[in-house]
Order: sequence, then C-alpha cells, then structure tokens
Amino acid sequence: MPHNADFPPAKKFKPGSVFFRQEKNKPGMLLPRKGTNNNKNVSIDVQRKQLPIHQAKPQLLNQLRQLQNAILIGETGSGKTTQIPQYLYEAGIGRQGLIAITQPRRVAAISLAGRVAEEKRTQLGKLVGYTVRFEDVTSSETKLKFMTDGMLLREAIGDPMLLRYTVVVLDEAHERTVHTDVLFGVVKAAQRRRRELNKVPLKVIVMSATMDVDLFSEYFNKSPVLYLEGRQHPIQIYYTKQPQSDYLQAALVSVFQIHQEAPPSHDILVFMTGQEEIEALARTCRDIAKHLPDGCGSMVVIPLYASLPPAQQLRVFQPAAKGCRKVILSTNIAETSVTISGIKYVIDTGMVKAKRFNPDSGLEVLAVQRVSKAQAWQRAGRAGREDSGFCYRLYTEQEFDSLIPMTVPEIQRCNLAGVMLQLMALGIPDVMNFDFMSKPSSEAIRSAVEHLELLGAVEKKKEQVLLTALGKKMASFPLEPRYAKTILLSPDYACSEEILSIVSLLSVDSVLYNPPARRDEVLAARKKFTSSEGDHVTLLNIYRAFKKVSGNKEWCRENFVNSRNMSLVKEVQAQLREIFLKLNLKLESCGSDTGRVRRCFAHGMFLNAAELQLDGSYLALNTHQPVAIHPSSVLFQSKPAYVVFNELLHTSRCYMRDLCLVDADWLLDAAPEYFGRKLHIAKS
DNA sequence: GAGCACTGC
Repeated sequence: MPHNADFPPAKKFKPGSVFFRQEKNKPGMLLPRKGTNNNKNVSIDVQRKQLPIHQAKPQLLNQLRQLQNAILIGETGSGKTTQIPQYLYEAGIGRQGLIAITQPRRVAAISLAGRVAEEKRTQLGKLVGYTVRFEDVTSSETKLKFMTDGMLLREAIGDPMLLRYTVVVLDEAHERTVHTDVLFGVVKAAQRRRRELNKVPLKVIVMSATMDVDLFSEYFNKSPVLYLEGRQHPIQIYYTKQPQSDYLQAALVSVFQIHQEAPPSHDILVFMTGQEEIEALARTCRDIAKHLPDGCGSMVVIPLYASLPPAQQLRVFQPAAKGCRKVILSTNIAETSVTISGIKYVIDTGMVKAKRFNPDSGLEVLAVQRVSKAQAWQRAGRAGREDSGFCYRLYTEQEFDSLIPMTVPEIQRCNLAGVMLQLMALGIPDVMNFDFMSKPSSEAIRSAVEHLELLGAVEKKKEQVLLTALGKKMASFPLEPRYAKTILLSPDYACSEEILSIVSLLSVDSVLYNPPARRDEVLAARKKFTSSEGDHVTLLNIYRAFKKVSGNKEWCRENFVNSRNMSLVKEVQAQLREIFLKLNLKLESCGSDTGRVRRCFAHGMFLNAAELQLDGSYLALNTHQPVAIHPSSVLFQSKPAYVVFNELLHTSRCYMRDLCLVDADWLLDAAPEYFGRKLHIAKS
C-alpha cells in the first residue's frame, strides 16, 4: 500500500485528469438500451409483458417445441430464467414430466422459484418448487422445479436417465461450474439412452449470458443458438494509457479521481482479490477521505467478501446518506453472487484470486492471477444494471486483448476423484473416456482413478475401471471420497458417532472464529478444548461442548465459535447419519476412547500422511514433498513422528492443516503394500 | 509463528 502520507494521492489528480483513455469503438460492446421498467406499481402481468423476452415468445416457443437441444443466449435482464420455464409449461411442452431449471447457487434457486410462484399466483411448493441441499420445497403437483445443479446430479445417481424430467434447463452455463460441466455429459447421455430405449425424449436447453457458445452448440450436436436481447444499459469502458505496476495504487487513485468528478449519488464498485488487500485499501481510503479539499463530498467505504459476517455484508445494500458516496471494495463475490443496485462506476483491477490444481502433487494452490475477458465483461456489466455506467479498467487495451477469452473451466482446475466416483456411480461405462465438453488432462483423470483405486473404491480389470461395492457406498455420501471412506471404516473402530461429527466439521467452513485483535482471549478460550491428539479431537471436543449447551449463542460468542457454521455442521451431520443408517451400518460412540477415532482416520486418510524427518522437518509420504505444520494447528509446537492431515495449503511454505496424531503401525495396517516401500522409521 | 477467491452435494 502507498505510504506517502504527506501528499494524499487524490490531490495529484485534478478533475479531467488524463490517467485513462476511452476505448475505441467496439461494435457490440456497448449494449443497446431497451425501454425502462422502473415502475414498481405495475402488476406482475404487465411486468412480465414488459420484459424484452415477451416479444420473442411466439418464435421462441415455435423453436423450442421442435428442437431437442437449444442454446439460449440471454443478456442480463432479458427475463429468460423466470419466463422460459413458464412459457414451456403454458404451451404444454414437456407436460408428461417435470421441467428442471438448474442454478449453480442455492439462493438463486430459492429466490427464482419464489418469483415464478408469485407470477403464477400459486403457493411455493405446489406447481412451482425448489430443491436444494437440506431443503425440498416440492410436492406431487410440482411441474417447474428450480434446483442447484449439484442436486440434479445427486438425483441422477438414482435415475441416470432422469426419467422424471422431460425438460432440463441448464442456466448460467457460462459459469462452467464442475457440477454444470458434469451435468452436460449426464443429460447428453440420458438423451441418447432414452432415444435408444424409445422413452419419452428429454429436451435440453442450455442458457448462457455470454456470447461464447460455440463450444455448447458443438457439444450438443450442433444445436441452434437463439439470441435474446437484454435490458442492459450502455457502459463506457476506459483503459489506462500505461500498464500499471501497482494495481492497488491505481485503484486508489481512480477512486478519488472519480470521487472528485462525479455526482455524489453515483456509487463505485472496485473489484479486488482478497480480504487482506480490501481491508488495507479501505483503511487508506478512509484516511484520505478525511483530508479532502473543500467542496468534495464525503464517502463511505464498505468492504465486501464472503467470510464477512452476514450483518456486515448487508451494509452494501444500505443507501448512503445524502451527499455521501458509497465505495464498495469487493472480491469476485460481487461478480455473480451479490448484486448491488445503484452502481454507476466499476473499477476493475483485472486481477482475481483463483485456485489452480497440480495433478502430480495433488496440490491446490490459491494464486492471484489475471481475469479472463469474459470475467472483465461480467465485472463491467455490474455498472449498467439500472442506467448507463462506466467501467475503469486498470490496464491497457493491449493488456485486455492479451487476456484469455474465457476462464478455464473449474473441471480442469480441480481434483477429479469425487467427479470420477460420481460418474461411475451413475453407471457410465467408460469413465476414462467420458464425453466432457472440456476434457480434463489425462494425467488429472489418471491420478483421480489411481486415488480411488488406493481407497478401494474402484478396481481395474482388463483396462476397465469398475466400481467396487465399497465405492458404491462411498458415492452415496455427499463428501470427498476420502471422507466417505473414513466414515465407512468407522464401524470397525466402534466410533462412527464421532467420525460423522468430525467429518461434518471438516467439510464446512471453519467453525473457529479468530479475530486477530483478540488473539489472547481466543487462545485462552480455546485452551480448554485443546487435545494433544490433534485438531480432529480438538474439534470434536468443541462440538461436544456445543451440543451440551444446545448451541447457545452466548456460549458461541464466549468461546469464539462461529455459530452459523456450527449450525451447518449439525445439518451436515444429520444428513450423513441418515445415509449411514440407510446403509445398515452400526452407529456407536467411542466415548472418551478417542484413540479409536485416530486409528480410523489413519486408516481412511493414509494418502494424506506425513513423517517427521531426522532434521525435524516433515515429508508428505505420497509425494515426498517437504511440508510443515500450519501454525493454526494445536500440534504446531509439538513434533509427532506421524500425522495425517486434512489438506495442504501452499502459501509461503507448504502447510498441512487440520492434523491428527497417528502411529506408524496404523498406517502400515491401512495400506501395507503402499507404505511397505515408503515408511522410514521402524516400529517404535 | 501464518493468513483463507467463490460455489456446491
């Protein structure tokens, strides 16, 4: 961050500064303005008819009736997501079954269902319903079903041809989440299979907000692409004249340049990469805002990122006081998940923090990198939701041109073990050659299958990969395969009650709340739960204490426990327990004998084991790479000979997080062949 | 003695 305190950067930039230049005319980039619809008093029916999509309805229906596959490009505000399902239903298309509309996010599925139910004047859960994890608001009457894409994927395990459905609408396809990408293949296979078996055909409609749909069309047998105009307002794009070496400095300068020139009611949204730099820039902005020249209005700076408590996230929706400008510093949460009205200016640093995956090491790395062109347009679009807007890109037009067109689909950036297991549970005959729209590398696929083989979920027979009985059970849990495996092992150690809780704790965001300013208090409060057996048992102690006080909020505050995440843990635990019992497994508690819990984890998580070396460092046993105990672990000060860990985090070093103390013998027992050649130290 | 973009089953 800039430290030039004697001369606030804002003063360096007079109104009309030449920091930016306007983009050259780019056809198709400045989107046409289409009618206005800000009248909140008009009836729902009138509102529906005012949507841009309404005029296209007859043609659209004509096309959709005939086509088996269609790609639909609809700009923001076209109304496609709420209207298409209704049009189909009203026209009697796909009446023999349900119409599914998938969404990448829960909130979207829930709110869209609510909106459409309102438009149809029915109670939510009747004609129109939704299904997301932990919540199923549908009934036998439901015909239009909004759901998360992950939910449809889960349903497909029990019904690979998706026979309940006659139409599947895959919305927000341009986001290319893992779930959507797997669904592409699943619906395509279901279509073909239904055709072969002379079943009712399955219509698939892929909806995207971006123009890059060649891949979609090609994949779905060259299906036609239909365009829908939106109600996006024109956005003026500016680029910097020179490349910026310090995007944070550039963002700061731009905020104050706009602040000095624009009317105070025009809010600013800045896209940045993470919590730390957002909080730092927020502090700097507030400092500078205190010393602005006369005549310059005030500003309120609001950080926005996912780990912020909900109450603080809501601040972005509160209008600023009259004459005061709202400046929102946000991560990419504001690209899709959070929509803020009143944004006139977007400042795009051009950077994003994103996960990368190395199949060789199995290591995921979170790194700051350039956005894609599609992402840059998505960000710019946030300025034109109610009226025309401006987007200031903190990079040159040449730099923009050199950006990759689309973000690499997540399926090419993640560990595929869970995906491959799910595909096999769906009965896909040849998973190694699954028809992915964007095929992951063969190394990534091979490494995932090898991983599943080591867990005993699959076996290779004559070049064929087959699901084992264990693998089938593993797939029934909504968990990473190694967690599912650990749960399935737990009856052998008579500690399933505890394993179900710990796995639930490990599979949600941290339940530990660590405000840096109250570090000593946190340490003191946590001390009473700390176990020398490691983080797993420590978490278990916290969970047991939480249950003892029935989730008392005051207790959570005193003990620095995130009660929202803890409630989620309870829901996950209940779900896992239900699946566990359905498999007719014996649910027992080990009471205070937590050694059993550690044995079970050693057995289930042996792929994530590390060994203490003579020089005091650690080596991961599967890859032989140097790793270290993360300072947040309760085992940080100690030097156990063997541990299993939950995940590796690559930052300044390669850190193991969430550790469990284990014996070398246990690891050997878990996988004698695998460790026969890897363990150094003889038995103690 | 460190630091976590965002979803989702």
